[in-house]
Amino acid sequence: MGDKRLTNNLIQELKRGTLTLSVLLMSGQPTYGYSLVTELQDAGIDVEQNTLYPLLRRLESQGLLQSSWDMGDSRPRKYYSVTDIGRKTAVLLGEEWRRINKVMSELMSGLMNGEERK
Amino acid sequence: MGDKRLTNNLIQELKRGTLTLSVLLMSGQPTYGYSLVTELQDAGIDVEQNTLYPLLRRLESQGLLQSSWDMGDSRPRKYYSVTDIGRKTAVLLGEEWRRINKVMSELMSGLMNGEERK
DNA sequence: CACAATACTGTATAACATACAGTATTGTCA
DNA sequence: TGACAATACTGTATGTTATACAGTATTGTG
Repeated sequence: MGDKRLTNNLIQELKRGTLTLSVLLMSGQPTYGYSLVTELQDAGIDVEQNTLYPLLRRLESQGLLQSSWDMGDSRPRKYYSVTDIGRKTAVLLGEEWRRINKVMSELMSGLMNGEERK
Repeated sequence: MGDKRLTNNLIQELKRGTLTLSVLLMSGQPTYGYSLVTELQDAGIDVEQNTLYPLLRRLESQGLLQSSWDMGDSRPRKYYSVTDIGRKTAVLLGEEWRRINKVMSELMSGLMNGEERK
């Protein structure tokens, strides 16, 4: 595996669950896929349609999101919004993220500063 | 899929790459698998042998770790230590982690406080 | 001596990101 | 008006990786 490919895979693994959490958080208000790509981009999260749409569908099948077609504007859009379970899950994931972040920060500041191993 | 199972999967995805980074950081000094399980546990990262050993082997096959058998003590141990590439990769992953964390923190503080959508 | 602790190997499975390949319709501009 | 871009979505296949499962062997302890 080439270096760049390996590095990309490792980075992807590092941020793997953050997209799910981001989407759940952003779906607190109804939103549609194409718009979500833009908002995520604005937030610093690069995601492509071919990743986002299967994710939306998966989260819906898992009961965390619900969808409805809106035919109002010039073109139809499928709006997604978070379910109660999805909202609760987002809160829980947020707490878990903070916990992980705390652990990693301590680990990184301890070891990258050359701290002694016990 | 049961709720608990789904939640566990989501959490696991959230922390998926952090184990790799943790192991790379802790392998700055030679360490063996069984001891690593303990140290990770102490650091707040629960991992089982059946997860860690395949990870160590994979990282070695990818050139990020190297290993050597030590027959010195009462029982043989396979020590792993980070390669140059592995060290560089850990630095890079650490920076990426900080970037991801920044993005997620802003996103979470913005949205979980009920901030308006643009 | 039986069992726990120490230390590791190997294979299969589940889950998910994303690559790939589309589809359809509206909007823009020459 | 027609070609192309933008908008918006569906569907399938592939690659990667955590971890479940099932061991193995040896030392240490009561």
